[in-house]
Amino acid sequence: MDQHLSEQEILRRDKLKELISLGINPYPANEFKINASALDIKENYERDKLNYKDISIAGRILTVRDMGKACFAQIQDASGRIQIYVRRDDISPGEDKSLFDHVWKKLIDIGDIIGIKGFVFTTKTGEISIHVTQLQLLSKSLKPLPIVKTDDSGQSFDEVNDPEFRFRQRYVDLIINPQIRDTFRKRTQIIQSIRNYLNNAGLLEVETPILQSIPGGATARPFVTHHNALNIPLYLRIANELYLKRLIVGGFDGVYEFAKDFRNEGMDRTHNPEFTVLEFYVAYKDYNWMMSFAEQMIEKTVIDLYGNTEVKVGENTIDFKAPFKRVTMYDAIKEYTGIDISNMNETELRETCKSLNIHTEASMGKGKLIDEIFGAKCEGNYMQPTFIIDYPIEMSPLTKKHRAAKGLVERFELMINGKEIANAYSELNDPLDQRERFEEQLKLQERGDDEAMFIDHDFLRALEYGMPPTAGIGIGIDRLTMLLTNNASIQEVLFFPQMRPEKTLSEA
RNA sequence: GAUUCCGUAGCUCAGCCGGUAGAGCAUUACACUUUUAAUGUAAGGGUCCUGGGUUCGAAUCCCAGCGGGAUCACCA
Repeated sequence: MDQHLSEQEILRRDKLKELISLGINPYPANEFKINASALDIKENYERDKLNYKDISIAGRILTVRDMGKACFAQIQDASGRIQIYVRRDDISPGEDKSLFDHVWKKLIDIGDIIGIKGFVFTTKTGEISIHVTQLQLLSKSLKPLPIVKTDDSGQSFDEVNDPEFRFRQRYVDLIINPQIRDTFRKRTQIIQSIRNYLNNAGLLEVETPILQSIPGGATARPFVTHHNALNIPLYLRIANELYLKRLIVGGFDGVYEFAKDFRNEGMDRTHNPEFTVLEFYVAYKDYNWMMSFAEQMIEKTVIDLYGNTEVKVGENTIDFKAPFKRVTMYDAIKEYTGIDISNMNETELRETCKSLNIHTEASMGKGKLIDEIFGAKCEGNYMQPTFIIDYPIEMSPLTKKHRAAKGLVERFELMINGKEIANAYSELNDPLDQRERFEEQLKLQERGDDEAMFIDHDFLRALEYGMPPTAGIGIGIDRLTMLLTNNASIQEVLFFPQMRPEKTLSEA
């Protein structure tokens, strides 16, 4: 590969060669035994000094302050950063000072990973540090690492904040912007809290197909791929709903899956082509039960994360204390427009949209028009967690008809910070009704709606065997994480958000 | 998809009316045995995103493309 190397890269390769010629393996194979972490030392040294007289720790060098016959450096391990003190006569006690003068000072760079042994002490200026007695290079770094410095007041200098750099080279982002690691630890913690909650409630974690011959369970454009041996097209799933409901038919009373779903649609700060959705289904329950269950689960997740129910998101403080407010969609629209649409037909709804300056299309049916009004006038107002309940039937082909109100279904969405976080309903388990709903979708498809659902005949067959009444929900894990970590962009909560391929790299 | 802003050293950024590029950090060399963005002195480092055009001359002006961000539309 013909690489264009910078001055600093050439220099580091030269250093690598010299290390090898000195008999130092820059990438040793041996295990380096560690008995402490940066965080452990900082938290426990002061009250347990005897236990930190002989420690072994490894990490990446981030800064070096050279004082002549001694150096201060900062290393970073998984737990954080700690200062090390390297003195010439301690790591090179004999006549031969080359380990300090040459190897440490000339051949080891910022970005290298080293293992050290030594003892913990507190410097004159009060910083807990490691006095190094032995030092081993564990991995030589060939690329210069951007240096982000922070002063006492917390102000940082040369912070790498170019999103392209950070997302394409997330590994560098994670090294130099340690607060980024925190977001991802929280993401994992959120998922763990939810998993524990669902396990404690007796639900079974399952896995269902990602490659599907009929992409179902949502209205969205799928990615298509091809299976060579079967010679058939396969789709990456847009949802796992229909498979989880098949498992309810099969006799599991509660199932859940943290699912990677894929949608071949636009990308922006709340959409990535692959994303994570938690879906779960519980037999013999309805959407009222699901609201209580979900709000308690989310409240518990927030408490696990922060110790209380309040989270600061942008300018707002959101309180996740259950129970959440419940508002019907008609009441929401009445509240924010003053208009009662509950008895309107399609023409009247279209007129209402016009009077509210909402753009409509001829293809929009009654349900879609209502949804447009809600989206334009109401959605953004719900900062605190609020269940919007009872949706028009046209938008909800997998949802059971409302037990009391005609033209509505038993569905709710959870709105937080003006955005939808969860979508749930009493699942439609009447196979004949479900078949009619699919056929309605087919008509939409024939009218040119490329997002309308396909008819899944096997799913209908499953329903014909009988599915218990079931409550189901889907929760956007990426968006929940964005909320709970106060990030406005989905790219900030995905390690590797989708990017266009880097031309310069592939052609190099 | 539409609009708009941005792309200069490893990183963060200057660069005016068009005259062949600068700073800080990083790097290299020297000094310094408890420093805190360590400091001081000196040095090296550039496909100014790519390709065209205008011009005696383009990082700068114009056009097209590539990449990224933001806003809007659609969606979760």
